[in-house]
Amino acid sequence: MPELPEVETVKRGLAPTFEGAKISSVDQNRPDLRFPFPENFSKRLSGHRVTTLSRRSKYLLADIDSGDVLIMHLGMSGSFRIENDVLGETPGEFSHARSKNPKHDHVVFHLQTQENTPARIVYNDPRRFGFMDLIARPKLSDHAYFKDLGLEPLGNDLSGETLAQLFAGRKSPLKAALLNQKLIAGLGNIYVCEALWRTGLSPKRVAGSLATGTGKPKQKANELAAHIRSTLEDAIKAGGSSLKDHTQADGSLGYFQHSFAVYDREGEACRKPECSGTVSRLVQSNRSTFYCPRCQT
DNA sequence: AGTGGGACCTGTCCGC
DNA sequence: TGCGGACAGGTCCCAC
Repeated sequence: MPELPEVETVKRGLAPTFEGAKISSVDQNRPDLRFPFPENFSKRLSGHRVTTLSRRSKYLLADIDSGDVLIMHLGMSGSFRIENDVLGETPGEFSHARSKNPKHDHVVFHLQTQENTPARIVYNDPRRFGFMDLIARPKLSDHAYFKDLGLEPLGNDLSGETLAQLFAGRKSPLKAALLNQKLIAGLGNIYVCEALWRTGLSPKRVAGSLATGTGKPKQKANELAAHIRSTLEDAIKAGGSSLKDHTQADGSLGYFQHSFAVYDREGEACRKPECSGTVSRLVQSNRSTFYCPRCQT
């Protein structure tokens, strides 16, 4: 599920329950996900309060009043769901948004919310490419997860100018450059395809070609920056994309996948009104790229 | 240094 | 219906 818009959607979904809540206990149902859990994971969280929930790139961060930051990454298949006392149900019975696959419920945070009601936040991840970690707040930006991360595509740093600088001299295909988290942090396979289509740029084009001169390439860099932003913002507005059975924290579905112009549309008509092309699939860096060879050049 | 490819896992879908 | 292979939203690691 999770590229930047999905992680942002998850953050917004969890915040009302998680922020200000006291963690009464944590069930850690296995020793590792992608990486081992940190030492005393449950112990370092239990009895403490979550102050703020935030996002950096595709990482979800929960500041804990102990001074630790709980790092959560969803990998390819991670999702959270909230379980509440549901009105009209047996008191104490948590029945909201039941897991379809309880054997992949790896972590359960038992909470006492700000409103002093019990709730649980459950992390489910069939492929276990996600992970959690605890890092002291002052050490966060120097930590290996974050120190090499590129700019936030929704922040003020993203512009045609900065894109041109980042891509200058790069011989890799534009697709690979945009997926490189050291340059721009948060884009993934879907939204790179979509942003390139919106801009009319071929994923195969050499990244450095956007950096030269002051005329057309520079203008393309400006357009690309704007389209990256609008693609992500549109997806967040739509509640992210729900592929497979992925849902938002409250169990509802995002619907941006209905707005995909190219992703997973191989063989279908290009959606640009004036274009008669057909969406193609190719493999770059071992990942599928979807694009219209006719209008993306 | 920068790049491409494989590896990590499980689930699902498609063709035989 | 069953089975094998391809493929899936991410990122780390290791050869070139």
